[in-house]
Formats: sequence, C-alpha cells, structure tokens
Amino acid sequence: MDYSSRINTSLDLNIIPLRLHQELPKKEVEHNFFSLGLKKSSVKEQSSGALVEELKRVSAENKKLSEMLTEMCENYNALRNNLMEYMRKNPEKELSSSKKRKSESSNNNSTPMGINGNSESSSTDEESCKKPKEEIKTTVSRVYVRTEASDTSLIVKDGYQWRKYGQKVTRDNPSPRAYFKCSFAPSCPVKKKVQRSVDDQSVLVATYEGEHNHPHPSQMEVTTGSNRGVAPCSGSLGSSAPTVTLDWTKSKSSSDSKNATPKIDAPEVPQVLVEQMATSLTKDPNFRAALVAAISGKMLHNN
DNA sequence: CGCATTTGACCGGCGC
DNA sequence: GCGCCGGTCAAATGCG
Repeated sequence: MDYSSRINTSLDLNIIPLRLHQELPKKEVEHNFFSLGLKKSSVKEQSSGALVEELKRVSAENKKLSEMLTEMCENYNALRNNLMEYMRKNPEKELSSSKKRKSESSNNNSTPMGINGNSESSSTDEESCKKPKEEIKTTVSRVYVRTEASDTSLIVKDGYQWRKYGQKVTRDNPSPRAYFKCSFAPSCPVKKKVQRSVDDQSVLVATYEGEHNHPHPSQMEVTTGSNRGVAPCSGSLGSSAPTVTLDWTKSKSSSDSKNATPKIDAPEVPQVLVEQMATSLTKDPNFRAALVAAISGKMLHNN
C-alpha cells in the first residue's frame, strides 16, 4: 500500500560510486575513459582493480534493486486486487463527479485503474447486459504518455500511423480531444482518442479502440530511435489510481517473445515497471558515467 | 497536385 | 420532444 514508507523509490541507491560521483565530474570520467589506454600499467592496474570493486558493488545494488522491484510489484498487485474487489462491491459508486453518458461510463468502467490497459473489451461479465451495441467486440485500452508541457500537439508516437479526423473540446476537460483513425483504415478499424489529462497537462491520455489487423508498420523506424519526445510517465496520474504508461515504441526491444503480436493489449505490469526502471536508469547521466567507467574497467581487465 | 490536417456542420444517443 | 454532448463527416486549408 504505502510504498513510500516501505520502499525507497527514489533510486538513490548509491549506485553511483562515490569516488566517481563526487571527485570526478562527468567530463573527467569520460576523459579518463578515453585516455585509460595511455596510462602507465601501474596506474592501470590500480584503477582497474578499483573499478572491478565498483563493478561488484554495482552488481550488488542491481540485485537489491531487483528485489525492491519484485516487492513493489507484489504490493502493486495486492493494491490492484483490493481496488478490483472494492469496485466489484460498489459498482454504482463511480467517480462520477459529472454525470457521464452511459456509453462512455460503460466503456471506461474498467479504466479507473488506468493500468492493465487491456480492459479487455467492455463486454466482460457485468456490463454486457446493458446495451446490445456494446457487444461489438472492441478492445479498449488507455495509455498515458508524458510529453513536454509546452508541446501543444496531441501526438502520441506509438509506432503506428494515424490520420486525424476530428477534434473536439469535451465538457469534462478544457483541453481538446483529438480523434485518430489508423492510416490503414478502413481495412484496419482501430481508432484512438488523445486528450490531455485534466490533472496533469503534461500527460496525454490516449484511448485505443480495437485491434490492428496488420503488422506494426514502424518496426524499422523504431530501431532508429523514433521514440524521442515520448517519455514514460512513471508514477501516478492524479492521486486516485496507480497508472502506467505503455510506451509502445519500446515493444520491439522489450522482449521478442511478445513481439509477434502487435496488439493493443497491455503487457503485464511487472514488465512495464522494469522498462520504466531501465529508462530511468539509462537517462541518468551519472549512472551512464558510472557505466562507462565500469565497462572500460571490464575491458581493461580482459586485456 | 496530392495528401494530411483543420474545423464547423451534422448525426445519433441519452437525460430531462 | 427538445437540448446537450460526444463522435464523425467533409469541405476548406495548408504543406511538401
């Protein structure tokens, strides 16, 4: 439940070796990395020994991080189960501050979670009896994407190509909602709606409807790093529910096992969390510097 | 010139 | 039946 009291999620794990972090500015680390080969052997041995030491430490920290991640996932699952239980018991107590249209509330019935974007069609158990039309098997998933706050475009780069066909200002959100169809339409029936979050203007909420019936068109593009500008939104959106951003552009690199099906279905949460952690780590310049130092040490050690 | 985007009009469902 | 609202259409516009 209260992660913060049990787990330090700040990633401040002393992963960065103090020596590198404090004594050596980043530039100096890089400089050493490139000049290591020119140093005398004694210095080399000394520094490589220290680096091996640090490498061990980093490995230990990595292990610790993995354990924390596991625990966090367990806590998350427990929380989710509790919420599901609660919602099952109080189905009519939606967070309906403003009365929404029936169709919408039925579609979004499973989405307060935000995660598990699978929402695996609104036609699961309880809602199916409401409207005959709902039986159309459209899978609805919701994805949160953090963008630059100044970025006014409602573009979510998920690798697919979309054609915008409309934009509306809805009642419950002052920011406009953009409507997109898959550019493979009409053969591909997938639509998506993109709107800024009411709570956090820097977060785009993309709602996907349907499943692509064609392969991912940008397998090539993604490898060239076309995911700039889309950063995963870790943490919670608002305070009501834990939310997870699904960064579709990373689906290629995440795991080849599930790469075969470019479906809308959200990957299971632990995988997402792992990716978010990895992203956070790789974005950290200090971590990168330490990594560079560790790798160089390893290389020297092998030579 | 062709294609994508914009934007106001229109449609249909829902609540009163 | 009427008005509100979300969603879609399609003509106008912009861009390469």
